[in-house]
Amino acid sequence: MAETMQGLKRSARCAEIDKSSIGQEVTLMGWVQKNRNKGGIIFVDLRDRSGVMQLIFENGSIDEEGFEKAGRLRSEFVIAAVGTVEARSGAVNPDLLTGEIELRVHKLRVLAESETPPFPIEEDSKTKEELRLKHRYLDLRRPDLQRNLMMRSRLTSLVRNFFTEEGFLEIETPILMKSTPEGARDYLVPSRVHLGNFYALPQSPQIYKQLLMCSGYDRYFQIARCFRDEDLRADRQPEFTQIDLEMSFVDVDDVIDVNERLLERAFREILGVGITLPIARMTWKEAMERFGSDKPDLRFGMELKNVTDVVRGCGFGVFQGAIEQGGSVRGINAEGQGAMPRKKIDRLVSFAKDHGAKGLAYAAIAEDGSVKSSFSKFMSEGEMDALVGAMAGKPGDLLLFAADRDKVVFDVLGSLRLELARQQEILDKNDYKFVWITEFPLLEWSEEEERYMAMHHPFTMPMEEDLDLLDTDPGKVRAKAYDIVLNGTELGGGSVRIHQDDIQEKMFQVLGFSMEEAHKQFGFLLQAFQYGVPPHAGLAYGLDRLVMLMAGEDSIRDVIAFPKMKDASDLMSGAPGAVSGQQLDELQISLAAQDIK
RNA sequence: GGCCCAGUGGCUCAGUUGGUUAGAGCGCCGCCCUGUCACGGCGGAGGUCGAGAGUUCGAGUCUCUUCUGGGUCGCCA
Repeated sequence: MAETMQGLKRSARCAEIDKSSIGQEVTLMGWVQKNRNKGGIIFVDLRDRSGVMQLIFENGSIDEEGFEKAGRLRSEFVIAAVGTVEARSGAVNPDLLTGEIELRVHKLRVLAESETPPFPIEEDSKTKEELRLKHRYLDLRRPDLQRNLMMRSRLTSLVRNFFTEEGFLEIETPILMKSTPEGARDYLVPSRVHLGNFYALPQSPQIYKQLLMCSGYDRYFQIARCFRDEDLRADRQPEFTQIDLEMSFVDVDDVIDVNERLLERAFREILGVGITLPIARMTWKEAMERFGSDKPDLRFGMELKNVTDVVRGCGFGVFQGAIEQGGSVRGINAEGQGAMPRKKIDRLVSFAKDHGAKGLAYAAIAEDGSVKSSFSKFMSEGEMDALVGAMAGKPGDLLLFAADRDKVVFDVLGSLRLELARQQEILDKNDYKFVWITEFPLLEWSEEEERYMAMHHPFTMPMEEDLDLLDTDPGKVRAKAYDIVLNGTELGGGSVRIHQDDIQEKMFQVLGFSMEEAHKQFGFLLQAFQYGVPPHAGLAYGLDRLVMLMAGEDSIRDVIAFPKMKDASDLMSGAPGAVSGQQLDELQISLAAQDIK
């Protein structure tokens, strides 16, 4: 029943036609969105990636056979329609881009028929994700996903243009590389030629881009696919895309400058949103103190307050205990939430416990100024007044306190702050608050490994003024590392890299690597650096997250054409799947019996 | 690996303290309709309530197990 398009040529997409084309003959090809058959007149909404055009079939303007064919059109049939653009003689449809015109069809071909789709192809789908992912090719027909992918394409093309204009070179780096055990789990690829050996898929092009700097390509960028074999989240996929860049002969400010100009242009040209430059900067320490997070959402206040000194010496054992063990007591003021029912507060307490707190102390200030608190019996009236005062508590406010090691307190209150904002629905997706977070700690103490770990990676440059601390107090050393944060999401991060032998050596020492081990893992990089390496620095964005925020979506799945689901499998194709015994034999891989299903 | 949420016609959902033949809207199929655009009218088909076991005279509803999908913690240098 399908006809060919022989002799026809698509002349435009549906919504690319406007009133200026009235009277002209055009050929449209696309999918049937809707057939409204009135008996003697048939309206068909034709859809392609640009939008929808109303086709009109009427006896007289099309022959009888064509009219009958139009009556048989069903959802998702693929058709070609040749006709004349007309101003609508009926009511115009103000909701439609093409609402003032329609196409009077005089030739119709059915290029492909369609089964009834398993879910409606429509905007704001209510269909469960499971079904949509299984039929991703249909889901991708929906206008919102099409808009997202078109926006993604516009962004990547803008990124390419921008960096090219700025003198960057786009250079590809290998997908098959050597496994580096530090960091996230690698995806491994067995080698047939080197039996028993494996490639790893890159977690990022980090080492290669540093080598490119060493080789003199002083400005590099790449839109690079990266792989991490870790558990998924709404904003985390096992394969994702980075906008990766590296520059030579630069310092922190140079990297920040070019990148904020990129962001300014992207948000202006794609969203029509203005970003005032320079973007605010905040040190890591300030971000933690004020927001309990290294990726603070600056769209709202509810900042943390350190009340350690206010409660020092009070009778509340929990506060005292935390202080005596070198921790702190901090609080947030959930303004206007003083009337929160006990049940809801209990849920906040258990939320805090999920984030590592042993408990959550609270004090609700009633409208008459009286304080109802989980710990008032341990405090004198004066002590409580001082605490409320320190928190700027007003009648109707709810004060929440955590007492523990700083790390736990920040984590708990930082998460709680976001949770409260979500509950109050005060987060506006169209409000874009950027901030650079700078001066990250170089190292982080790992309890389980009982050694310092690189917070970023082992090639991150310490701040010059902290270099001496590497020997005496490594945990205090700040790094020339920076993250760009938008509305509480880390969009990207980077650093100045170490290009001096002695500093790199010291860094490996602090990390507990012998030079031998370091050479085994990163030997080719260290060796390259023996031959004249320029000072260099770079940054990498999570492209998927960036597009997600620009598109106002809550999951990066909505901006990736063929995403994987929670367990990293592909519901549509069935990947990953078993392979034949022959393939395994070739690689000399044998599977433990219990793994074979 | 832990915790939380969801699963009832093709889709989205309702279904009371366990009680006749499990409902609705949309979609689908048929007929009618010359200005519809969430078209309208009439008629119709379509469900072993994710699966299994248990409690009970009786289970969509209660219990246990399990599967599927989502969120989150761990993890993600």
